[in-house]
Amino acid sequence: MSLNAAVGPRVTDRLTSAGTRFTPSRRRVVDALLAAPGPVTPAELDRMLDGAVPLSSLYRAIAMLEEAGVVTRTHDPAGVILIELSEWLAGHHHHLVCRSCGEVIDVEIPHDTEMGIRTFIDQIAAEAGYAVTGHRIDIEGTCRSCRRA
Amino acid sequence: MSLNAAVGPRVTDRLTSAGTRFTPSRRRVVDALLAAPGPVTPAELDRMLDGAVPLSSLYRAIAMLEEAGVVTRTHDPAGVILIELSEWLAGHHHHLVCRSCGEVIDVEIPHDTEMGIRTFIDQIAAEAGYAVTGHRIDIEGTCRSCRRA
DNA sequence: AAGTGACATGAGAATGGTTCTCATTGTTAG
DNA sequence: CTAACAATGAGAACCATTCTCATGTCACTT
Repeated sequence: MSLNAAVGPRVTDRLTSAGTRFTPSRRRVVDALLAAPGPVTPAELDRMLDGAVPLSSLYRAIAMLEEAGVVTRTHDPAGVILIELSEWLAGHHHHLVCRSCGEVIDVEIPHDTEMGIRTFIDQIAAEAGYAVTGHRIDIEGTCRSCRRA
Repeated sequence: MSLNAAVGPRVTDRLTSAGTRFTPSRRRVVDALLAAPGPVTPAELDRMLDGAVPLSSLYRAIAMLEEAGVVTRTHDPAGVILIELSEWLAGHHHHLVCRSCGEVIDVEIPHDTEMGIRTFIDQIAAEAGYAVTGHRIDIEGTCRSCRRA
């Protein structure tokens, strides 16, 4: 998959308001993330980009994109850094995580279920004095191929 | 809080079936985790234990306890390792995470809501060919004191 | 009670992913 | 065109975590 035409300008806007620009390296990173079925590690990004972006630049591109709100950093259960496009680009979704091989894929939840979840989340957070900014749901399990093995 | 009387024997059993034993260092780690209001980092554990367990031993104790299923390793949004007691000891719960200071506290969800969540989780996982082993819900927000600041 | 073997510990070295430094290159604005 | 500034790339630095190995401790046998 190549860089979706609708995404470019929106990312550019974000970076512009962050006082920076959408350079080739950053474009490559966003492009790779669009092509991925879920969050990826920096090492995987490096592989996907076939070393086109040196590690130091890759990490910096990730940091810049994160600061601009274009990508988000999460972690798999084993602690590996995972990068993915932010919700406003990738849509709200959750993760299915394989405990065995570490694979992470995006999944969506029915809208009404999502609404129900938000209701109790807001309640619980309010009780604790938290202002909610988001939520994550990770479904942990064993993927098809790991179950076979 | 000191080591709950009911916990000791159960942990001992677990470690025994893992072919190892509940040594003083490991006891200290479990004790500290019981005293914490949520998951803690190895560094925090070290502080809580006031250096009583050298870092290398601390990490090893954590690894052993994890292997025996006594503790679980997760991560805060910034990627820091967080250790907590496993569900069979701490009960099923979820996390309220402060995006600003990194604080993580345990929260419980109404039983019927939890049931509803499991239903769709099982569905989604089945579609993807995953065998579900658990799930995590992190509510992200800003805690009371960080909001003031 | 002493011996024995296996497991646990502690100090420090090694590792490796991530971040930092700095000289260089590229880009934008006047 | 050129001055100012941002981005890049190579490698060094950093630091949390893991590994190594010599030593200490425990449980079990006789």
